[in-house]
Amino acid sequence: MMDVEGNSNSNSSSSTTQSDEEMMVDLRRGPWTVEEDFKLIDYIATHGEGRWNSLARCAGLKRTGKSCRLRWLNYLRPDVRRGNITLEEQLMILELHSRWGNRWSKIAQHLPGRTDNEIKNYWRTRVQKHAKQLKCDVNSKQFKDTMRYLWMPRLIERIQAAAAATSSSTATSASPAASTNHHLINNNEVGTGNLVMPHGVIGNDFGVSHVTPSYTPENSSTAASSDSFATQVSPVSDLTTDYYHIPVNHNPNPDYLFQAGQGGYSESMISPAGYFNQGLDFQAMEHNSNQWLMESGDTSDNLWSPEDIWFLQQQMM
DNA sequence: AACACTCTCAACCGCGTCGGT
DNA sequence: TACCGACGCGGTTGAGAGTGT
Repeated sequence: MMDVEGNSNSNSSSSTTQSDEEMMVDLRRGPWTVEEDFKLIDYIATHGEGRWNSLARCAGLKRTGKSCRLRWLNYLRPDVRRGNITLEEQLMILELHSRWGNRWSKIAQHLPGRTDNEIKNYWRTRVQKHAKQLKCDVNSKQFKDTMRYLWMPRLIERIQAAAAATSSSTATSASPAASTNHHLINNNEVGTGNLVMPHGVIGNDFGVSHVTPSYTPENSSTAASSDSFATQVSPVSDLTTDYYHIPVNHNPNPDYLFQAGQGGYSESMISPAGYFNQGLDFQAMEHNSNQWLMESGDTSDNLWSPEDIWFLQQQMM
């Protein structure tokens, strides 16, 4: 078939080959103009979403229904969140991806305002890049365990550190932000594996809290107080001490191991120390993962934006 | 300043699935 | 039951921005 720009397209076996949208002539492609955006917004405001092909026609847009749908869902929808992926969202993405793989739309359902496209892009540009740096496949057990044992615990540390810093700096103001953050901290049932995740997801449904034994009272040499994560936030170099002594198989928590078919990760629950026997440079991984966390764009300065506060408040309801 | 290279992300593509006829 | 159009998903692309030399 010929595409709208008159270029030959040899792949014509798509199920949409004969659809109206592709029979139309003079269709536009490429970046949307402001006028097109307004047309689409206006039409949806009046008539609602759905029936994208007829919507495109009726709205006077020389676009395919697919294109209109994509533009609306990924960009124009009023509840689309824009801006950097927060630390909490990063943590969610890593964890949910470990469960579901490339089920981007499913993952996006747990990140309000984020689109599957955005999450997919994040994964490809950030996570896969670092898998490449580590010279391992993004789907390999080594990489997944690196995420689980190093990056995700580090993300949690940074989240807690940022929360603690914010709450301590605003302790006297009793602002909503401060109370929200404190609530988050106190709801992290340290040692029980119950981490309060964004969007109301409880940590023991995930693996992340199960592989951070440095947070468990019985394992942590620094966890003097379960409600004071500020005292537990270790400097980067602490990673070496902490993660090389993960007593993976000795966690008393019965939920410690993932159940097959749920997390699907029980087969990967080996100690990082085991990697030394496999010739994996775990210190290099640690270095790279720390670098990644430093590069990831989110600092404690912008961690609790009004958006995030609202977001977290929703989780507490 | 100019060029090369890398990164980001909006948009497109092909395919599978679903629902209506 | 088969067919067809619409929809949604995951993979991929490419333009523009950003950064390094």
